[in-house]
Amino acid sequence: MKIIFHLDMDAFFVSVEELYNPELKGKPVVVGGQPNQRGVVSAASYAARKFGVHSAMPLRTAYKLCPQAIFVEGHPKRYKECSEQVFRVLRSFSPQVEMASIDEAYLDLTGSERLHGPPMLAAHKLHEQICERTKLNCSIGVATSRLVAKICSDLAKPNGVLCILPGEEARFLAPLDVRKIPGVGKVTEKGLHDCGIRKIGDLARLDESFLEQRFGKWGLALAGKARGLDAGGWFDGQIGDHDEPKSISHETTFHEDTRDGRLIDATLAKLSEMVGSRLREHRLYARTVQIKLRYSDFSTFTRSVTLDHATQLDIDLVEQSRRLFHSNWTGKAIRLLGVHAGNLQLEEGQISLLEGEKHERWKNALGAVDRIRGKYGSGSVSLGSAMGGGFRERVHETPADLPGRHRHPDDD
DNA sequence: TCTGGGGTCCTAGGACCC
DNA sequence: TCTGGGGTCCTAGGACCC
Repeated sequence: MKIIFHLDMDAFFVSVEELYNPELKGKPVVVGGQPNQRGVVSAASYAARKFGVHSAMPLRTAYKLCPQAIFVEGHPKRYKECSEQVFRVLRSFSPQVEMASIDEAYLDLTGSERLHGPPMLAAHKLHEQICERTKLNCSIGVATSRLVAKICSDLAKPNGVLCILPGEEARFLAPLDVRKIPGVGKVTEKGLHDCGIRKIGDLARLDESFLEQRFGKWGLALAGKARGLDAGGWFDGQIGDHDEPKSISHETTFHEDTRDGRLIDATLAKLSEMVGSRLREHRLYARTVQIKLRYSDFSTFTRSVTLDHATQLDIDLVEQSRRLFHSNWTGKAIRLLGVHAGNLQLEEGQISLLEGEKHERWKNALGAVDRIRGKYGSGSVSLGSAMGGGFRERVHETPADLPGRHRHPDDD
């Protein structure tokens, strides 16, 4: 019998902001940006939630609901640091830890009773330690599967611990809305409602074959989930084998929609450089380059190309993303641009001798660029391609005379 | 309600091969 | 040249999560 913990930080981004600015405590706070900006709420304090503000809501809407809220920009670096601190506490507790996102983690505490005592006691011990060492609140769910542990931590919020004993899973789940099942969103919920299924208990009573027929592979997994099992999908597998990312992407929404070709080219270059930099950080090579574009009417398209040889070089990403863009752009105003690297692998594969030399020089140059970025922040150096836009010739310059842009280290 | 950014997984059609 | 059945790869889109 497994013992799984799911730990979820409470209002994580808001709580971190409060650490840096204690005056925010207890007030309605919205993290995500200013209310006149294009964007959505990343996190809302409990005081703001009382007004109906919640994450993923447009900032403008949040402002209408709660004009007295304090709107603050997000600080990804701070969140990452706090997340790492949480991870260290968890690691000191159990070797089998898996960060599921920046603010939640699974722990496998199976067979740890001699060290930590009964699960409920262990959970409270962990809760205390997190609070003491990070000054942040969290909630913990304890159960025999990831699925039930996750649902528990959700119900334990804020700042609580909830444990479901072995054998009690089905009874615990039965009265809950199907929406509580991770993976059941708006669409699946509607599909289930259409079949008259509202509670997890309704789902558990159904025939597996009916669900499979109606919802495919996902339906089969749902049947297991309704019974509290980590059936199918993301939930399978051991806790703790943290693997490499499967894709790396960056995207940006313009403050105002644009048809400015130079701005578009510059943006694609900038996004490509960000993607390339992270590929090299992970020592990964991408075989597929994908761009994403969104027009003013919010219609969204992706176009991708798979290369013969995997790459981690900015020039390749810039070239491919620009090519994809210009052979698909309708000329309408653009709202969003994205560059995505997929099909990631550990090696680049064979490279022709002729290409090899140019390749080597670029590799060395980018290594230097990354080191400077590491020291002074991501905005400190940029290849010329990101600056003016449309400078295709420049992209092909040898690295010896790379045009660099230098900024003060404090710029970020 | 005028809708971010970073991910994962799944589906489905077509190409291509045996 | 009235035609099957798999398997795999590529591409595009979509649901969902935080």
